[in-house]
Amino acid sequence: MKNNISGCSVEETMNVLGGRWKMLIISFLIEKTMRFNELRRALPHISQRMLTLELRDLENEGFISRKIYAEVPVKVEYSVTNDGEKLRPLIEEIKKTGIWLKSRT
Amino acid sequence: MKNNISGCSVEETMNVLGGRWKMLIISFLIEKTMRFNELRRALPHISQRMLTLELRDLENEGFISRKIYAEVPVKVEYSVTNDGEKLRPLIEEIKKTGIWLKSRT
DNA sequence: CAGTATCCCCAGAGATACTG
DNA sequence: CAGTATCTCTGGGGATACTG
Repeated sequence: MKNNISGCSVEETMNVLGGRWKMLIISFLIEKTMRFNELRRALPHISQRMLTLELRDLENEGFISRKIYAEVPVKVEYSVTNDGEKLRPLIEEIKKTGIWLKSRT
Repeated sequence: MKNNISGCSVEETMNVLGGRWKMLIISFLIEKTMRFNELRRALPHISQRMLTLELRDLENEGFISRKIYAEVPVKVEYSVTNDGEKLRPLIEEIKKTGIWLKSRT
C-alpha cells in the first residue's frame, strides 16, 4: 500500500485492486474456478510473470485461493474466496460501465 | 488505449478509468465543482503535473468540463459532465468496497 | 492561480530460459 | 503444467523552476 494517509475509501480500493489486471482476473474467477493456463488464455495480453505476481497478490489479500493437485503434471486451480465473492457488485458495476463506455460515440 | 483486442468490458473500464487517480478525482468532482488548487488540497499525494495530466485525460474522455473565468488571478473550475455523472453508481460501489476493505482485519 | 517546461530516475513489466 | 530466475528496458511519474 503506497499512500493512504488520507484514509479515503476510493483510494483504498484503488490501492488494493487498482492496476490493469486485478479486477479483470477476479471478473473471470468470480464466474468459475480456473487453472493457470486457462487464465493465460483468457487474458491474452498478460505475461506469465505478471499473471503469477498478480495471482499471488490477490491470494495474499484473501480474495482468491489456490488449490494444488499433486498429480503429474501438476494441476493448480484458482477460485474466489468468500471475501472475493463480496467483490461481485463492484465487478458487475465495472462491467456495466465498460459496456456503456464502448457504446459511446 | 493500450490493449483491448479482447473487447472485454472490464478491460475497457480499466483502460479508460484505471490508474491511481482518475476514479479518485471523479469521486470529488461528482460531489461538487472544484478549483484546481482545491483539488490539489483534496489529493495531497498527487503532483501538480499529474493532476494536470489526469484532468486533461478526463476532459478529453468527456467526463469533466473545465470553465475558465477571465479574472485576475485566473480562476478555473472543474465539474462533471452528463457522462461523468453517469459514473456515479460505479463510484459509489468503489466507495462501499473501500469502506469494507478498511474494515477487514 | 493555474498551469508549462525540463530533467531525471527507478520500479513495473516484457522476453527468455530453465525446472520440480 | 505451473511456475522461477535473470536480465533488460521503457515510460510513468517525481522534483524543481518558470510564466500568462
